Amino acid sequence: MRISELAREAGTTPRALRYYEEQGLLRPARLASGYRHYDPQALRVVRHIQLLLSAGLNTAAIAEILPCIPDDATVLAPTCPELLDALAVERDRITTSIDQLAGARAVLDRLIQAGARARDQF
Amino acid sequence: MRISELAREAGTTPRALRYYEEQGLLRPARLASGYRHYDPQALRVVRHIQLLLSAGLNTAAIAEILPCIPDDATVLAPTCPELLDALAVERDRITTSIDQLAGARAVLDRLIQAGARARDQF
DNA sequence: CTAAACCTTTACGTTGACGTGAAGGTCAAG
DNA sequence: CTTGACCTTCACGTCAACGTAAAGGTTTAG
Repeated sequence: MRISELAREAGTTPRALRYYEEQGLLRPARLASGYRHYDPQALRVVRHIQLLLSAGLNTAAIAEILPCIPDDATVLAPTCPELLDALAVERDRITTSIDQLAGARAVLDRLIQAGARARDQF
Repeated sequence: MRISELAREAGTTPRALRYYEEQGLLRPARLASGYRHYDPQALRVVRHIQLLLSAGLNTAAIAEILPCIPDDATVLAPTCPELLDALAVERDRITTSIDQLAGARAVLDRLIQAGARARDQF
């Protein structure tokens, strides 16, 4: 598949896919014309990239982690045990983020509750 | 208290506090010298700002919400019921973020589990 | 054969929350 | 009365993940 089709299926843009490639996250083949050619696996990879980006990982961290994620649900790549610490660091960072978000949501919830009470009272 | 002391207690920098003021989030008094003077309440306000920023709210959204947060645990400011919808939008956005983070953490956890198994096996 | 709709690289622009000087006024200790 | 540690207001720099435009080659439908 070509870049626009992959972008459409992944809900993103060609620009983003080229950027991921520039950061070493994707390695599409090239046609004789110079056009990028993506195999179907690429969609899963892009979804993983999006998920990890949304979790606050930067492209450098994703570049380390990505090769450890199995395409076919078999096993980890052999070099990945060495990354266990880095993975744990990122996981803990995510947990901290979740806790902060939960705290902020609690603040908003209290405001919403108070607002609803004030509204119902009049 | 002056700006550096407040910054220290809040774990931030004078620059950030000036930035918050520039965005309308803080209104410190001024001494005759021109120095900013913060009352003790300001620390609570700054902590709320930090919490909401860490939740992904921008300063414009915080500027709307902040006057609704009571300093002394009494009640909401009178204009705040009008903001109920905006508050709900932000809360839902936070919930979405939490879900995404949880998804990414699940991916990392699976990798960590697999890595640990691979390590224990050899 | 041509026009629309793709694709390529190059390169500058955007956004938000600050960091980082620069140039100068203020304050407390010795 | 001076030195060092504060403070002030500009004002430009940073960073990441793209957006956007320019200038040009490729493919496909009619």
